[in-house]
Amino acid sequence: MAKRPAKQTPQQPIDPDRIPRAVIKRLSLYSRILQSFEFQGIEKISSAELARRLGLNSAQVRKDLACFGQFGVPGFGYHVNDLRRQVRSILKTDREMRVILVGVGNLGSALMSYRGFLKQGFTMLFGFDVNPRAAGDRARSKVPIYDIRDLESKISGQGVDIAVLAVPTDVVQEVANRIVKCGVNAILNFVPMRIEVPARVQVRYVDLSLELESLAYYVQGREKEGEKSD
Amino acid sequence: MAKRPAKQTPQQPIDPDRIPRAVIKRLSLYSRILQSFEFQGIEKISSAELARRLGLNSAQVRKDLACFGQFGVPGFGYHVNDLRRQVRSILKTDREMRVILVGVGNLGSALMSYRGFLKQGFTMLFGFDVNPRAAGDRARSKVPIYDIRDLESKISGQGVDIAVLAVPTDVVQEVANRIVKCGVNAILNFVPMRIEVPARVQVRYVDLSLELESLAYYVQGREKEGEKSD
DNA sequence: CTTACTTTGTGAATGATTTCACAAAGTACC
DNA sequence: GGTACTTTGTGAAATCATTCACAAAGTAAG
Repeated sequence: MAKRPAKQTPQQPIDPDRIPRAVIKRLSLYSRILQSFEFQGIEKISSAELARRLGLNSAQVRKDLACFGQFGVPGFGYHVNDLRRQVRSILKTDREMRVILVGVGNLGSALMSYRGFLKQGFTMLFGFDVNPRAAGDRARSKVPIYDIRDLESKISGQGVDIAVLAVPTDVVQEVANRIVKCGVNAILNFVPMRIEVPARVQVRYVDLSLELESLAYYVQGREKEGEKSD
Repeated sequence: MAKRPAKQTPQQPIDPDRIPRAVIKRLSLYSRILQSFEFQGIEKISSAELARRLGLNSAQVRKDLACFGQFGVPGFGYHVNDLRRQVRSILKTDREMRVILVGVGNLGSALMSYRGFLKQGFTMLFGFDVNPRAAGDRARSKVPIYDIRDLESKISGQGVDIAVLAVPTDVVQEVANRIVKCGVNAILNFVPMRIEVPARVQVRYVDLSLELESLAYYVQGREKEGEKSD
């Protein structure tokens, strides 16, 4: 049973810039769930089940996938292996993504050693720090850590796809400038400060304390039922 | 100069559940910028400038703030000190938020020692780990780390507002269950897995690798202008 | 005190995203 | 092979968020 679906419009010629940012994020989520399903030996999955697991609407799941082609089989659902392969191909995590980390302090070293940050398909080439020796001690990792002064020389010709920034706030713009000058066109910024870059460079932010602070707002609302007007 | 603004409808009676999630997140951003302005001794700020610094639209800034009252002065802008105080009061970061951390592995210990995670107004009471001794070595921190078996007894009566989860994926639901049972109504989950909790409990997710994976999608689009159709 | 200027606060317009709902397509079983 | 059932893919509708644009309100300076 479970014949491979005959019909699959692979890689429809859709402008990548037309796809909403949010769709791409959810694709990463799908990829993750599919991986765990594959690991568990589950072979088929419906949009409804996928949606349930992620707290989404099933139509949304179908629409997201429909942006890139027809991967499903009506009356059946999606073949887990197949869909996963497709999603990884879309996200380009089926080829090697070459990553560097700048700033190997508390946060940076955690990112380096935390399995779960670098997924399959991503390779950390090396780290940079103003104090590579101390940084090397922190990061329990085989990834070499160089002096940040050698940034340009070390990464030239290495085909770096993405730079992860975890440096102090006051130097993040300067570090970003240097990285951009080296031809890196994607930056993942863990530093809670907006950086200015040329339009061709993609920047994403991860703000560790933002959600915490937001949560505080909702906490107070709950902690007492009746609000008294001061 | 710079008289304190006479008019300020403080804490308009707006249902906290009516405020969009995104507004609250931006409020945290405003709070952060305002803090740095205050530090620099800057006393006035316009919605336009605030927007520029955060890559937003000035009308959006004004609308966000307008959800909670009238804090601005037409023809002048906002008083930095004043606005900051207001925003912190809205977010309730002007009082102590009591936080615990469950899971003091690579990520958890980084969160503990990373200045920049716990902002002003948040206090880390203690951490929990299956191996508190090893965890204590990792976390260079004065925060006590207890055995996770003692979770219930240690946090009872401590008035814990928020629990931060950084445990392995396969135990996160169980840990969440225990935490909820202890009466904690807000969870910040760093574990990339959706947890089921009662409706009264607020859960927020921080996914460290999601943005990285999304970035990959955009990287490939840039790296070669002409796409060849296989 | 009056005038010219700036910037807020906000209804209306636009744009984006999510959900609904259903025809079309494929499955599964007899 | 045929029939009943399931689930996809997708326009249309609904919801949510952002931006525009301007009257109202306050500042600043003579």
